[in-house]
Amino acid sequence: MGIAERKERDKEELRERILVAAKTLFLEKGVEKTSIRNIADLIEYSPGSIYHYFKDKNEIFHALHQGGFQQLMSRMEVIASVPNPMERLKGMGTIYVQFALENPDMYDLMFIKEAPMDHVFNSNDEQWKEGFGTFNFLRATIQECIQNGNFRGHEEEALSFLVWSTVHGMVSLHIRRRCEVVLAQRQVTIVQDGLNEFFSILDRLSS
Amino acid sequence: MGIAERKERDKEELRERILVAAKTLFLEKGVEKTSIRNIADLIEYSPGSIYHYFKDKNEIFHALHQGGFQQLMSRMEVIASVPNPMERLKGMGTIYVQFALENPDMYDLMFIKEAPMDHVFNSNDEQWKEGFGTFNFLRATIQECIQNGNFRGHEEEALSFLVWSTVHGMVSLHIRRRCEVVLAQRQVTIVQDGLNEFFSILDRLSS
DNA sequence: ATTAGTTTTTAAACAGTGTTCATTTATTTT
DNA sequence: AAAATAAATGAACACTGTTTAAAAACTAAT
Repeated sequence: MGIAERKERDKEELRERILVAAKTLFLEKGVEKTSIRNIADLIEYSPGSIYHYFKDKNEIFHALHQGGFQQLMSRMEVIASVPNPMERLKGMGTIYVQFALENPDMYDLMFIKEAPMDHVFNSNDEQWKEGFGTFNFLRATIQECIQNGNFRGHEEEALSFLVWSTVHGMVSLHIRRRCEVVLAQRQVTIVQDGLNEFFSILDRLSS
Repeated sequence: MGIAERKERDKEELRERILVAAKTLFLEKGVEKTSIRNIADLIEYSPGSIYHYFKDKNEIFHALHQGGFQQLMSRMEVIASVPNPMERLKGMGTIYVQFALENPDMYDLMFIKEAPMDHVFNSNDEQWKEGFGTFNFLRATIQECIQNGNFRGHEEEALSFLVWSTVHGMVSLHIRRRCEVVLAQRQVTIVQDGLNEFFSILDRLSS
C-alpha cells in the first residue's frame, strides 16, 4: 500500500518543481513579467497543469514567500545574543537592509505590495505574526537602549516606528526604483551610504 | 485664421481628457491594472486614438507623475523663504507628510506604486528637472545646515537620502497599512508621533 | 461648390497575458 | 482485461499593449 504515498510524493515533487521554476523566473525577470506559460515551459508541462497544484499565480508567489517572515526572524535571532542593545540595534538594521536587498520580491510582498490586510489580520496568519515578532524584537531592543540611558526623552513605540520607517524607507525607495531618477550615479551604494549615515546619527545620540 | 488655434485647443482638451480619465483609473485600480481600452472607454474614444496623443502607456503615467511633483514642489516653495535651514528642513518634513496624508493616492502613484521608471529616467531636459526639484531643494537645505555647522561629519547627498527615506518610510507604511497590525491602538497618530521623534532627533543633532 | 489635401479616428490584427474546462492520456484498482 | 480514478493537455475565453491600413472628418484651394 505504498502507492498512495508514492503518488503523494510525486505530486509534492512536481509542486516543488513548479515553485523552483517560478522562483528562478521571478528572480530573473520579475514576478509581473513571468507568465504561467513561462513556468510551464521551464518544467516542460502544459500551462493548465499548474492550476492542479496552485489556485492561481498569486498562490505560487504566496507559497514562495511563506517563509519570508520566518527567514527574516531567523536572521534576526542570530544577533539576539549581542549584549549591547545599541550594537544590536545597528545589527538589526544591517540585517534588515541586507534581507530586503537580497530578496527584493519577498520584501516587496511583505511590506510594500497592496495586500488585503484585513484578511491577514483576521485569519490567524502565521506570516504576519512573525512580522509582529520582528517589530516586537525591535521595540524590546530600543526599550533596552532607553533603559541604558540612550534616546533620553524619546518614546519607545514612536521611536521604534521611526527606526523601522527609516530602513523601510531606504529599501522601498530602492526596490520601487525611486532613487534612480534622483541619484543616478550612485544608486548602487546609496542605501548602504544612507544606512551608515543612520548609524552615525545613532552613535551621536548615544554618546 | 483662428482655426489652427481652435484645433490646437481641441487637441489639448482631448489630451487633458485622456489624462483625467487615466488619473481616475490609475488611482482607482492602479497603473498596471488600467488598460488603454479602459481609458478609451471612459472618454468614449477608440483605443488607437490615444496613441495620437501619447506615445505609449508609460508617457501617460509620466505626465501624471510630473504633475504630482509640481504640486508637491509648489507646496515646498511656500517655506523656501524661511531663513534658518534647520527650521526649513523641519517645515519640509511637515509639508511632505501633510501632502502624503492628504493625497495618499497621488503619493502612492508618485513614490510607491510599481510603475515604469525607465521612462522617467530616460526623458531628458527640463521635464525631469522638475522631478529633481524637490529632492534638490532638500539637498540644498541640508547643505546649508552643514555649512551652518549642523550635521558635522555627514555627507550631504547620503544624508538627504536618509531624511527623505525617513519621512517616506513613515507615510508609505501608513498608506500601505502596515502599521495597523503592529500599532493597532495608535495608527492615527503614529505618523505624527514618529515625525515629532524625528524632529527631536534633528534638534539634538544641531545643538 | 467641388476637389484635393490634411488631420483625426477607427476597427482589425498581432502577439502576448491569466485562467478555465472538456477531452485525452496515464495509472491504479477491480 | 475492464472499469475507475487521477493527471495532463491544448484549445478556448477574455483580456492586455501596440501597430496600421482604411475610413471619416475637416480645412484649404480652385
